[in-house]
Amino acid sequence: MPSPMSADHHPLVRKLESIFTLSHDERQALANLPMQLASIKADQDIVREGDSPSRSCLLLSGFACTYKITAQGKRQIVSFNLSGDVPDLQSLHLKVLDNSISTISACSVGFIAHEDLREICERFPRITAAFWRETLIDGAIFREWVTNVGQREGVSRMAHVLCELILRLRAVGLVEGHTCDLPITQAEFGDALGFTPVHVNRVLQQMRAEGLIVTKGTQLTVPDWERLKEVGEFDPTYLHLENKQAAA
Amino acid sequence: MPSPMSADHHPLVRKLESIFTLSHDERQALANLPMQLASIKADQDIVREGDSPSRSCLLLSGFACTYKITAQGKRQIVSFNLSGDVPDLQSLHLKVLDNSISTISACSVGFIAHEDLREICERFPRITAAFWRETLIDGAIFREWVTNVGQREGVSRMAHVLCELILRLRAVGLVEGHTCDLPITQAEFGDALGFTPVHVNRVLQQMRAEGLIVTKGTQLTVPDWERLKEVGEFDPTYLHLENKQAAA
DNA sequence: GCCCGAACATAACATAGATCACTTGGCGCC
DNA sequence: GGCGCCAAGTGATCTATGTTATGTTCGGGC
Repeated sequence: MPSPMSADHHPLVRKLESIFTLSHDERQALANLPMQLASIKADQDIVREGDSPSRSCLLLSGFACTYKITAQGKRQIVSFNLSGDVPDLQSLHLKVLDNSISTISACSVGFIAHEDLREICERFPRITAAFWRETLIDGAIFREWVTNVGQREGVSRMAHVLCELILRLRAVGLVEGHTCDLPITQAEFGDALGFTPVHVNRVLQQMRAEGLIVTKGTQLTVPDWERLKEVGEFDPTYLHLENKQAAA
Repeated sequence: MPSPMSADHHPLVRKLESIFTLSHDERQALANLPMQLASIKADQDIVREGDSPSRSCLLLSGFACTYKITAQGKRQIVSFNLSGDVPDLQSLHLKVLDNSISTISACSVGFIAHEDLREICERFPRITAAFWRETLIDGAIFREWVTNVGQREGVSRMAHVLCELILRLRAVGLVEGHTCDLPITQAEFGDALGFTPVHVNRVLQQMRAEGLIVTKGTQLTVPDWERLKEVGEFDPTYLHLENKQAAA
């Protein structure tokens, strides 16, 4: 069933356009990709490490994360997934998944069959390039995370992911002014940063005390973007956003 | 100038065949890619963060690494590059590099023009798929590194990278029996693992004492592969090697 | 309008790993 | 064949972060 959504508001189109320039036909073809829609509650796995899915999952709304569990049972979140992301696009070329994907908040997702993706890539070679570029940017983000976890401490490590989240949210229109909705718990930040929940709490307290962030429920507001960027040593180049002012 | 190397011994062909099945024609086309050869001494940058190269670099022999420098001047190595790797293949679709690449030992490299790569991808769509798959596997390795640096400590963290290095070296024929040449200094391991050189030294001492590794100059030998895998919680799935017994 | 569980907060104590300062060993080079 | 240099090794001390334990807040269901 082709989605009835208009091309310009289709999350996949909007996401790809934040990193690649699409033609009218390409936008149209993407918006007409058949999708099987589903609503998923918070904290449910969408796919699991070891699976060999025959479709990929487009996140339409809500927050999800990509994670791995070590033999010791510890969880590392390696990426947060936002609206427009296709967190398991890799499964198009890698038969077995090496990570799991779980919702963080309630999400609505669209499953797209691999055969339909292969077909659209054949018809539109520039769409192949766009998807390839998306997976390359994911790779760039992972490299930055290795660096963040390996070299930055406490406040600076946290500030860095917050900067990334805000820019990526803004790229898909989910930031209003200086505030956005961020339904990520402190424990989840811990799993993403390699901290304990206790330490995440201490770090956030310090950031609030220093006026770097203001939180109200799940709302995050950043009073001084430049200062947060500086504390997090954040340089947005690695996100490879097409729309340069989005990266300001 | 097409390289005179026979297809079967061409490092790029051998590397791609470790993750993808190539036809005779595809092997031939890859081996005939024009390359500009160069010899580079140890500890020299090949490309730098911020560059926009019009060619990619195939590592023919020697060891290199991909790294980033933080605003604080700390270095994180995010990947070791071995013979057959094209560590900046991403630059084909991402205009500006978000990382630097440096040699670790003396290396010989071949530079391949992006236009030649684009042309071969057009002529052989399966080669596009092979390269895309290679970049996806790089992404999988970065995810594993985030997990390694974020969740494992001391001996286990070190054991994990050693396992990865050994399997990847074996996939391109650089392991003989239980030993291989690993010209990586303790300081470089430190930059890769998020440890200080002092701590790397202590961790290696402990691993020697426990009989996990034996070192003699730059030679590393692993007396008990199964035990090293267990200590490093190493599951080779994420390397997505085509040749399954290589992953044993 | 009360109860319950999840998320958040806080405090005392423990430790892996950082830092600093120094020694040793090997090896190329004049 | 001695000089210099880089990698490796060592020991004392310090600190960011982990661990354990317990208290507090708050939103949603009955």
